[in-house]
Amino acid sequence: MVTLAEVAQHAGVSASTVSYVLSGKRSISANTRQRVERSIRELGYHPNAGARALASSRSNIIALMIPLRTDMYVPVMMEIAIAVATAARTHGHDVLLLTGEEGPDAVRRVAGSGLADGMILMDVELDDERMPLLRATDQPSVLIGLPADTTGLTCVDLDFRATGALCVEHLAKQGHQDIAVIGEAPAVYERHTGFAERTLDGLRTRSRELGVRLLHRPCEGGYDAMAVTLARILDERPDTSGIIVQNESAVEPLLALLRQQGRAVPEDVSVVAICPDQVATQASVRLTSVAIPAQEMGRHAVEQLVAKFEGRGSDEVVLLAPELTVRGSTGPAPTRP
Amino acid sequence: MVTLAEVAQHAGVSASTVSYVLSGKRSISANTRQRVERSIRELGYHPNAGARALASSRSNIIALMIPLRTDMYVPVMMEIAIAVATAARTHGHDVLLLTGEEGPDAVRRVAGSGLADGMILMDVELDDERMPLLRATDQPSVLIGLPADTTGLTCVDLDFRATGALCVEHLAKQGHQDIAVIGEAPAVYERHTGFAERTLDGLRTRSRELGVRLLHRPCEGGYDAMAVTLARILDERPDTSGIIVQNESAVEPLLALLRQQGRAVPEDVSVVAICPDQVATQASVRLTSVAIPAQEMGRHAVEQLVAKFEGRGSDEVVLLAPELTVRGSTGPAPTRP
DNA sequence: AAATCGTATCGAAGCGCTTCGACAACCTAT
DNA sequence: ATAGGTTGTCGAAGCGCTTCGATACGATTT
Repeated sequence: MVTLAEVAQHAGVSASTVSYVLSGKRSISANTRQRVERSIRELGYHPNAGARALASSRSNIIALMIPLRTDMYVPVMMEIAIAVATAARTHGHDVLLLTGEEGPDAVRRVAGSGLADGMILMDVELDDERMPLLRATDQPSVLIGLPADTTGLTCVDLDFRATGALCVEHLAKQGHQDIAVIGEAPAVYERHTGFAERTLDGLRTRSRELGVRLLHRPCEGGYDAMAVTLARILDERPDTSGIIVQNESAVEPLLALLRQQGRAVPEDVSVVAICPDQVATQASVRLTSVAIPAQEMGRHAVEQLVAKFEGRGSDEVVLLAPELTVRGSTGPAPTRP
Repeated sequence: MVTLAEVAQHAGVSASTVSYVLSGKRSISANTRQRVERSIRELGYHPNAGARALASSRSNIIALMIPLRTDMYVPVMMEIAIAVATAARTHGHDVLLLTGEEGPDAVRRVAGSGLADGMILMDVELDDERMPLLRATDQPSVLIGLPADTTGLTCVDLDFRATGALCVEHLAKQGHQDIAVIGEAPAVYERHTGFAERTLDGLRTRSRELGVRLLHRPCEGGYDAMAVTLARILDERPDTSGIIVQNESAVEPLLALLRQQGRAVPEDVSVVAICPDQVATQASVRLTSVAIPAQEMGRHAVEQLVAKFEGRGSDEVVLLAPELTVRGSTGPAPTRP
């Protein structure tokens, strides 16, 4: 393994000079710089990560804590993770993958060991046990998702409240008066996951303002659960003409069931989904949807964190504005006979 | 930040003693050990990762290289990634997430900098440009997936050849004579991804042995592409009574189309899927399927790698045996009129 | 001509840990 | 009682890098 000292010797300069060429923290004559750079190339030198971390107390690593659960929104998480990794690289950082399994201990471990310079947490719950720790340590961090109390924290998320409102507006504008919301699995609401509750809040508030009726039902994924949920909804509100789905694994079953029951989309029923674009475009009907801007969230989180490393950056909550893309699954409400 | 030296002082011993308590590499009296452990707890000491890596030249980090593409098998990748992270922790390692973006450079960077003790590569292509590098460096590595030439490499994968054979057998045993295979997107085959080709090989070989007719068609995901593909298949081989799908995003469209055309599953057509269990059980028909053992693959890869760290472990190819789970989507072939 | 300054380089200290050899202190076998 | 083994602990060297003065030297100003 090639060391700094070897490069220095090869280039006929001192070790510190090589270090300064690498970091650019002091001016180096063009001549020397070129000699050093040539030696680095010829010897195939790579700085030793451990030594660098020790001497500079900066590891150039960002820890990313993803949930252990693989029951929900997996492609979105993956997309965020990849966006984080990609963005981190452009800032000269690598990404350490932590699963939620360790819970708060992981925060302690990473902060304590100097393994990472900062961390990004996904799947934040409203009352998350990691928050007190995060506030206590001086380890910079950014959350993807929103806890109940955001004081002293930096967060990035889709504005789910606005998302809910946007969906209702879109349907109401087309004359729909009875709207059903098919949500995530009951467990998600029981866990008080922030995004689910905030969406619901947005949906309810806006529908109240617009004077449309709203019925919300959680739903496990899959065909069978969907059949039961849909039957109950149509039983309670036979005039339902608009459906908003916020549950990836309920989308296709819903469409299949509607088709089976002879309800045409969008002629008889309009459907709006809150889901990744991929799901919306690959469904059996191209769905009008609000996408989860995974890429943007990941990139944003990294940039906030890097800003903190450099002393700029502040504790703020960034809510990304939702965008509704109209595709083929929504249209005017049918006129009642 | 608490250091080893501070712990030593607090416990009234030397720094090296604390180190030996931590590593267990020399015997320590029960008395001293307890005093030290108590100090560690009271001071909230965490060893500094950089210093440790520098002194021991072991970072306790495993690099995991995942593909950048998010167009295929995302949940499986995620599951593997999580399994790797979890397994790594049980062996005292953390996981560094590398995207395929950097390609071979990432291998050089990680090996050169001592950032990780070894690496696990996913999404290996048959003729992968990273392989020569991997063979050249002394950085231990394990592949998830199989390149064309496996000499000098350690690989873990599902036995896709056996998987193909198993699917054909299952259908043939029930009397199906005309079997169609709906595969991955054409791009996957053009890229010469190992698993796709090996599956196909297993399918073809076994169907020849059993004397059944086999028709293979690649297929983009989604409803529209599936409609075209299915129409072509039924046009060419109207007697097709068994279908094998190896394409997650084609599963649900296929079922929807069959239903729409009045072909009952499994009465008229039997369907076998090669996909994660989650997809098979959540589909509108519970699918007979061969699962991708993501957890097991991840765990296995980590264990092979850790074995290499410790000097045991060898270059071998581990092919996990496929298991076919019979659910509701397969039955006897219909008797021809 | 001396004083001042900026630029380019070097030497040395030190980051927090592991590990090796040394050395007491004690226990056994002669 | 002495040689030889254990067992438990310590001190010091060093891992490869960053970074802080210090220094040397040419360019500028007084």
